[in-house]
Amino acid sequence: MKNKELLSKNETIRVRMAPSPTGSLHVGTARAALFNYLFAKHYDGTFILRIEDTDTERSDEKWEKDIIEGLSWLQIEWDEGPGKKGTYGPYRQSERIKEGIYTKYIEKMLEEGSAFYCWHTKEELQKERENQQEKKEAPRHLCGYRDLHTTDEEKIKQSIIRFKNETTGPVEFYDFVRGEVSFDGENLGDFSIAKSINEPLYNFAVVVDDYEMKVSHVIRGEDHISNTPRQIVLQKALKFDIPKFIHLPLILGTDKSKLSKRHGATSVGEYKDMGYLSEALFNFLSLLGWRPSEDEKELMPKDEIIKEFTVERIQQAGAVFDVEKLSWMNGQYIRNLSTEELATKCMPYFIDKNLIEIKNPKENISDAKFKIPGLGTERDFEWFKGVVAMEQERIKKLDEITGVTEFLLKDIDYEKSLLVWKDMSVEELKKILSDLNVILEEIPKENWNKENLREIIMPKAELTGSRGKMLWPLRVALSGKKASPGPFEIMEVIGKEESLNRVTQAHKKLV
RNA sequence: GGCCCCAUCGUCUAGUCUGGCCUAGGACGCCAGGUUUUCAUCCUGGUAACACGGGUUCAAAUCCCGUUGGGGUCACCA
Repeated sequence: MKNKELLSKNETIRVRMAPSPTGSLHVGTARAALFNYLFAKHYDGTFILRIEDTDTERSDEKWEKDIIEGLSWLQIEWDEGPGKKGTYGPYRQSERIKEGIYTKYIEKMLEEGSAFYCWHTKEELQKERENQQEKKEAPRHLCGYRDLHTTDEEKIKQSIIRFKNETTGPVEFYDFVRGEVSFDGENLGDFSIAKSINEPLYNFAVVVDDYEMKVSHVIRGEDHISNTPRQIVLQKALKFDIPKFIHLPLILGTDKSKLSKRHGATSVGEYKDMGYLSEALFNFLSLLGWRPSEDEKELMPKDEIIKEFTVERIQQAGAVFDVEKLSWMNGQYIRNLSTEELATKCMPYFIDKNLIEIKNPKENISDAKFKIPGLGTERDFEWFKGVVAMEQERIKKLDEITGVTEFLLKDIDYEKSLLVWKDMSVEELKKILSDLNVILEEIPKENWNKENLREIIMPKAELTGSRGKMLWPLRVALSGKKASPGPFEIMEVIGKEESLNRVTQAHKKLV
């Protein structure tokens, strides 16, 4: 009897994410991990991370490392798994193989006759499938060796182990986002479960591990839905409890197909490098295929998402990964950061671009001194905070910070026509710039901050009749750009000497 | 092709289970206006959707059937 209760009485909630380390952490994988995590945290359950590296050819430790780092960065924390104490043996399938966990069950099935050796060649299998395609039948292997149970060592060596599928009629299960799902059991064929007695394959390893680890709910991407009947049939053969299933809608690219490389960045690491904040990605991913009860609420911290999370509000249709919206959300998170945090997070981008050099790297970041290669000056972290604060409202990704502040740290160049505000004459412009030179010169260094500068310059600007007449050329002289932060902020950051220098340069351009 | 899943603005979605409050709401994007020396932020307004066809009903985005469309999956990968 299928159980339609999401939570049975006294049930211990145990969920798991089981990535295979064959590539960097995909956002789809991260989203599945996230939903498992949210489910576990919401119901006070246990979230397990299990590494499915049975495919030794394709698995690599570096990918496992990438996956673990990515999940940690996103603050999706597991309770059991790599780096944590486990109560049910190791959490890496390669290690579980060594412990003979799967072998035990494979032998049992072989003995009972629910599994058998099949030595059909790949060519033979291929041919069988082609024939079935032609006859418009379900492609599957119906093995003629299923009752032979050979003991011939030579044959066994060339064989794989298959499940002897004797299911007739439908295999049904209740999916908590899709409802009743039914597959024709006969169409499953005699599917493979292990390459040899010590080499389990995916569907079999999953079933054994989920059982041994007492997994209560299987939450995974919809692309696994067709594996579900195979796993159920195995669970029945092994007399295991059948977990509850929750299949998540897929994350799609802009063309509505499963998100993949050709759509652009797909790995968590790439988004991290581009300067997306983990909190923003976490928030964004949670909203891909899920919604809180108050639809209006989109910007939500982790705790609130956990509190709000319920599986009945998971979508059924796939969700397009909209980078535009992620960027907007990231901008919101950037604006909520303290300048100190933002500056710290931005630092690596400046160093990568050689815009700053830390002179005393061993010191705490807030005590650090920087050298600015472009200007040859030395500054400290307080000053760096000023640089970053200036652009905090303007950037959506951390990596934009370097491009947008480069003019502060390097010599600038621009067309002199840019200095002209509306239809003012060159003579007027020259006058204003030399006036500015005098005004700035008179401001003592110790009073050189944006508040004071504003207080002194604004009244003078008003006197020109239209303050843009003074403020625009000043700003262009300082930034060399038609769009930039305001002149007072810029002057504070680059200092009196450089400010005067830039105003003088502007004046020279006009002669 | 077999099997399975899905279907509200360009995108994420609310509303669907428990038909009427929906002349379909919000957010991103886009457009316009305001604020500002510029850009950004911010504020205001606008743009835009129930795939189609049949039923059922006094009443359907909501229930039923069909069609179309999209997607996933069919390994000695996971």
